[in-house]
Order: sequence, then structure tokens, then C-alpha cells
Amino acid sequence: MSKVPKISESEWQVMKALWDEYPISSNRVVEILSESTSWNPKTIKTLLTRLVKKGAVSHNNEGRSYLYFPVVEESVLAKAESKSFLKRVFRGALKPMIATMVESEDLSDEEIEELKSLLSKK
Amino acid sequence: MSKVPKISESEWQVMKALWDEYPISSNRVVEILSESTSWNPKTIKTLLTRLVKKGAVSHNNEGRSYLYFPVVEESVLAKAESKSFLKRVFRGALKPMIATMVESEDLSDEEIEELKSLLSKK
DNA sequence: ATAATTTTATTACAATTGTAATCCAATTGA
DNA sequence: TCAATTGGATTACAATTGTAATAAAATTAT
Repeated sequence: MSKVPKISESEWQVMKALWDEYPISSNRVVEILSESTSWNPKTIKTLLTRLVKKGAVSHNNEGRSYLYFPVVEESVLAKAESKSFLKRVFRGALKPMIATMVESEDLSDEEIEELKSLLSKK
Repeated sequence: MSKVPKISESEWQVMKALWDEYPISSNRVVEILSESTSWNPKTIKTLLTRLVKKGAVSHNNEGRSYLYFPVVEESVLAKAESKSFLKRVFRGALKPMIATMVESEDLSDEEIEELKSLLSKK
């Protein structure tokens, strides 16, 4: 397995935009992120460039402006992050982690049922 | 609620040592962390100092060398980290997060049962 | 064909982090 | 008592991150 790139907080937000919609122009990314952030367009371009350098994003070279697209899948990155988070914060122990989560994120009855059936299927 | 300090990766390892055993001397922290890291004692001292500055750790001022102790509880920090992790990586959606976790961390039958009963109690 | 505009590329700069080294004051050993 | 040691404080220094500004190249408008 090829190494999963380390993605910073801000970069994650950019990645989400690309996962939701690609190929995508930098302007469109700016448009999307202006809803959730107050970043300068220049900042967003910088983040895109960094993601390209990290190998998380690529673009096709047609002409003047690029169309960007994710190279790593959301699920792959999410899995890697989950692993390191679990280790760092909960010393690798899943149960306390899930306990904390269900504790603080209060859930509806349906959601609880869904989670239980999800576990049953394991 | 007083602001929870942001703790870096390395600092987390130091915090764990303190949560496990405190009040604790810096030398003892060095001793403990030498099992899991190859950090220079100076590095560990730096991390302790930074944690003090961040308000995550304190020490009593008796004489020449200090005894350090955590000021923030592990559960408080874990909760804060969980929240931000969930938002950043899973867009706040608990179900996919748990699905990913139980998927990749394969669990024993007992653990699955425990998790289910944990959910039932909610 | 130039000037203006737009996109990309290069450079910037402070804060945080990883990882120590050096300086200094207190303690201890000779 | 004086030198050596040790623990803490201060300083260091490169990489990463947040957050852009500026320069350069390409496209478009006049």
C-alpha cells in the first residue's frame, strides 16, 4: 500500500470539496469554501497546490486553467486518520472511544438502533 | 467551560504518562517515555514546559526539582479531540465513523456485545 | 497588438511542532 | 569551600501549517 499523505485541518476542508465534486476548477473550490470559511482565494489556491505536492490531489493539464481531482479516496484517508486518532487519544481502545462518542454526540433512538444493527452484522 | 488546550501528537504521549502516574518528576517521565520513544530527555523537558504553558499541566513549587501533574482530565481532552476529529474526518456523522472503526479494528464477539449493550443503555 | 484581467507559480512570514543544545542556578560530592 | 552535576529556563532551528501577497504567464478585451 502506498503511503497515505498527511492532511492538515485546512487541507481536509479542501479535500472534502473535491470529493464532493470533481473534476473541479479552483474557482469552484473557492466558491464552495466561501460558504463555510472566510479564506482568501489565494489561501485556497495555496492549499490546492500543497495537496498536489503531497500527492493527495492532481489536475489535468488542459490549457490555461486546471481541473483538480482527488487522488486518494475519502475512505482511505478517513481510515488512516481513524487509526491514528484511536491510538493517540484512546490508546487504541475502541470501546471507550465509542462510549465517549455516543455519550457526547447525543443520538436519536433510530440512530442507536442503526448502530446496533451495524454491530450485529459484524 | 474553560477552553481546552490544543495538545500536539508528542504532547499527548507526555500527558498519558502524567495521567497514569502523578505527581511525577520529569526524570520519571523520561524513564517512562524511554520505553515507547527514543526522545532525548531534553525533548521531554521541553514538552513538559510547553504543556505547562498551555495550561494542561502544572507542578508544585517545592524546592529544586518539580513534581508535575495534569490539570486537564484525560476524558475532557479526549472528548474535545473526539468532537473535532468527528467533524473533520467524518463531517460530524457518527455512524460512518463507527462503521469505519468497527470495520478496520476487528473486534471480538464479546466486544461487539459490550458495545451493543453500551448502546442499549443510552 | 496592447492593456487589462485572470490563473498559476513563487515567495513570504508568523505560529506551532519536533527535536534538541546551551545557559544558569541550585545541589551535591570531593 | 569549590568544582562537578543536575534540573529548569532560555534559545535554536528546520518542517509544517495558516494565511496570504507578489510575480509571471496566459487569455481576453479594446
